[in-house]
Amino acid sequence: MPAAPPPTAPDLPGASAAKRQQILEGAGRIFAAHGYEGASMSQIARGAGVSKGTLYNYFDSKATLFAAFIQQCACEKLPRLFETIGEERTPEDTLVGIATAMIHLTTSPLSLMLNRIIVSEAATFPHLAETFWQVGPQKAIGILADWLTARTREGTLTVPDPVLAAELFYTLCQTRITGRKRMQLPVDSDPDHIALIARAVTRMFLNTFQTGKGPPVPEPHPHVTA
Amino acid sequence: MPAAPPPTAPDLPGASAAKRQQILEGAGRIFAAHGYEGASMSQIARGAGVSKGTLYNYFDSKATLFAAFIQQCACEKLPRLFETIGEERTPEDTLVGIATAMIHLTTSPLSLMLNRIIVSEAATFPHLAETFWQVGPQKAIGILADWLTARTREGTLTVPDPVLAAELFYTLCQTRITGRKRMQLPVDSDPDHIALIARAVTRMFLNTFQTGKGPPVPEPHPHVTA
Amino acid sequence: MPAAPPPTAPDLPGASAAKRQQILEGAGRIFAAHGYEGASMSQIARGAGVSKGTLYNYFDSKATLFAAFIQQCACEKLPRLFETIGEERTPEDTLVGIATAMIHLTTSPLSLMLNRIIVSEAATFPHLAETFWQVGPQKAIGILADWLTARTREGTLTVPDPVLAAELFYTLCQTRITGRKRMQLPVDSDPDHIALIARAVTRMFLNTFQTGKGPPVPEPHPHVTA
Amino acid sequence: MPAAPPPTAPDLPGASAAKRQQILEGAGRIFAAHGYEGASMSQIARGAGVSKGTLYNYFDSKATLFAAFIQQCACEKLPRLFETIGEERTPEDTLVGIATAMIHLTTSPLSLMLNRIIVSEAATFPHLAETFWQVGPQKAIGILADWLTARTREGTLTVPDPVLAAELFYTLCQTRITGRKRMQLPVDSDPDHIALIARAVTRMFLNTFQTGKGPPVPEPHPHVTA
DNA sequence: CATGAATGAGTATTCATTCAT
DNA sequence: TATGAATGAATACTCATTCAT
Repeated sequence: MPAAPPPTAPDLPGASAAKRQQILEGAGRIFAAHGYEGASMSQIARGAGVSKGTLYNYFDSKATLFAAFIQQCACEKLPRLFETIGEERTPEDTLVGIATAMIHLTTSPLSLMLNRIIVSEAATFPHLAETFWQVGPQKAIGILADWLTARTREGTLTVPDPVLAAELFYTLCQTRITGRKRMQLPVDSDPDHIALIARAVTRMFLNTFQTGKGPPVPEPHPHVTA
Repeated sequence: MPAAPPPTAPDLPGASAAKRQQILEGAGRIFAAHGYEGASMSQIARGAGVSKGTLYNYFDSKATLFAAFIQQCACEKLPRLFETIGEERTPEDTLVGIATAMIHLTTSPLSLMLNRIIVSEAATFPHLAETFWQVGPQKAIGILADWLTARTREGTLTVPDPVLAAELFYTLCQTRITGRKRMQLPVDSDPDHIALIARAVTRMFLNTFQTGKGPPVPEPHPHVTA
Repeated sequence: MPAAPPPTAPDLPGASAAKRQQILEGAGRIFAAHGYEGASMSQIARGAGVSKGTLYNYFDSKATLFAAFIQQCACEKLPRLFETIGEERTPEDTLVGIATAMIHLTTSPLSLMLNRIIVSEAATFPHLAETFWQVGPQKAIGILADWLTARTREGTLTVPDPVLAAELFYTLCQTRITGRKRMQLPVDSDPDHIALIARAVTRMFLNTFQTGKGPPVPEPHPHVTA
Repeated sequence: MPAAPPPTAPDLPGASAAKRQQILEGAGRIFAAHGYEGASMSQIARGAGVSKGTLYNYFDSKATLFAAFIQQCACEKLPRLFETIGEERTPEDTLVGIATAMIHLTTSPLSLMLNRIIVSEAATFPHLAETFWQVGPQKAIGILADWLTARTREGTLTVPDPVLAAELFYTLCQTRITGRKRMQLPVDSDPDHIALIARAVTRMFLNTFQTGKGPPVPEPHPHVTA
């Protein structure tokens, strides 16, 4: 029968994990606001409500802390955003829903921040970009490609290369709104405008991949660029 | 009859302009490699082969030097890249050419570096993003929109909102290769792959905007994602 | 009956207050020797036996450190010098005592240093001059004016404007010795010379303000200026 | 018959002396405004309308230039201020006139600036204080002492130690106004207030040194200190 | 395990001085 | 002689990291 651990030596991970999480959340706020270089460990310690020494008890260095933060964002927060993709009646309705969700996702503060940090720190932290891509875009593309494969099998759509098609759709969703938000340029991002883009994207996609479709329909009310 | 001044002799001190350029090029290398925050004025001085004092004789501050570097990149180097967009026999050939050029452009080291720096420093230097957008993507989109308008007038294409269409085309060109390069992820960027993307993009575009087109043609040889 | 807390243990971290004082003393030596602009934070750190970082843990900036140093000098060290002004038998003895103390005070290294720094930095730190004046000359003048008012009430002296009279007396005490020491000019400052000035000042003062005094007495042994 | 000097080699000192003067005047403005440490050679060059190189053709270093500026101020500008001391009908009128002139002098911007700079730089430039003292206060005291000696000889005044008496008078003139202006403290310096101080100073002086004078007269309208 | 004082190499920037033109 | 571009050491201040408590 093993001896109980001495009460002064908490090798049980409960308190430890909680504090680690507390630090990660504080660090996240600071990294999101100031980027990697712009965030100081003092700020982070203050923001997380711990001392600087404690920071170093949980993470070897600023880089380690940063990597852990990105990992956690990518692995825990991003995936939740994909759970909402459901099944609608028609492929068109489904794709419009996916496009709308994708635009909302890629223009969310969290996604914009992750994109910014990963783009700027990719050279310093190559592993982060890899991770982010796999749990973010790659996963979205995979889900969509699977759906396209299923539609192709049932004859609703005709998609010879579902992965490329999914990538085209994913990229198309960044038209205008996401692209400009990433550079912090002013752009109209209200639901109507997002819906307009989502419909345009879907139409373009279906005009290529819908089985036996007729002539393409022009968009009903053109929207002037800001 | 007085001799004309030699065209290569500027009326401002020649050494001054040359040294300014020398500094800008040195600074460019460092900024490109380390970003704005990560580059130090000492590094830049060493990289440009001048003293720190000289740096400040030519540029008031690090921010000024950085802005001058981005301005020069955006205003002098980027525009040259658009001069190659010529006119081919058919709209399809023209669009494939444009897509190919766009992919080459957006995956060039200069564009990737500018994109990275502007995405990461947009909050600190909002003006730079504006400038870059105007002389880069905005200009490309404008040229393409004008071309689409002309094709619509002559009846070759049917494009009700040429600006949105141009934006969709511009975004589509970032599929797979540009998107991954921006995160420094490994991706096949040889001419064959670029051509494949260019054709896929063009097909998708024409399936929507070509007047009286028949059924869309599926892509001939699928390409597996890395 | 609970034991009193040890008088040497302040409730704020002991090391903190001690180190703060250690820094202030080191800074004082450097500021006194080189003035505000002439003192560098590196010098001060070395002189105080701490690192530059520690300096900034205790004081936000050089200006803050400087202000704290002047404040401490003015508020803690200067006032002690006024406690010695006691009451002698006759007004003449009292005034000679005050004049002697005043000369000693204004020619003390601390006073000379404060005067020098405040005169040179008055434009940069207006608040310091105000503080110094209030806790130094202003206070001395006030005490003397009160004393003159009391003597006037009891009929010993006749001083219609005690504040102006006190200012005249205060200024007179700077004759020869203080005035020259402020410019670091060589001057005899041994007790005999100080006593000579104190008597001359007192005589001049009483010849104006003593009630019903007789003819003024010339000074007994003239002193040649250096 | 000597050959004319080549026009390109101006070894005649005319232009040289003029430029030297031009530099000194420009330097004076900057030194007066910013002090020794606060003035930069670039500022001075700009202010004097010459290049930095030229500065060093005329003065070995910043310290040399500074010393030359103080010398010139002390030797050329200060003495002019003493020429105004004339002879009035009575000793009282003369002394009031001298006191008034002295207060105006010591509160003039030039005097205040010189005093400030010399007090703050006395340790660095001991020679300057010596020079300034000799051509300024020392000279004034000497002139006054001579006048007091003459009055003593003719029996108008009784001044056993004219130099000490002159120093007392000189110091007295710094009461209130000069003392506070030196610390840039707010003080009423309009002519009425200066006249009040001049009369108080003179009365105090004559009460001690006037031959066979009667009881001292109190000041007519007391002035409340600011 | 938590703390935060201490560190010192690092940052952007200034400036007296030199020197080729 | 006059210039001003170039220099590099110095300045105030920051910050990731360590370590005694």
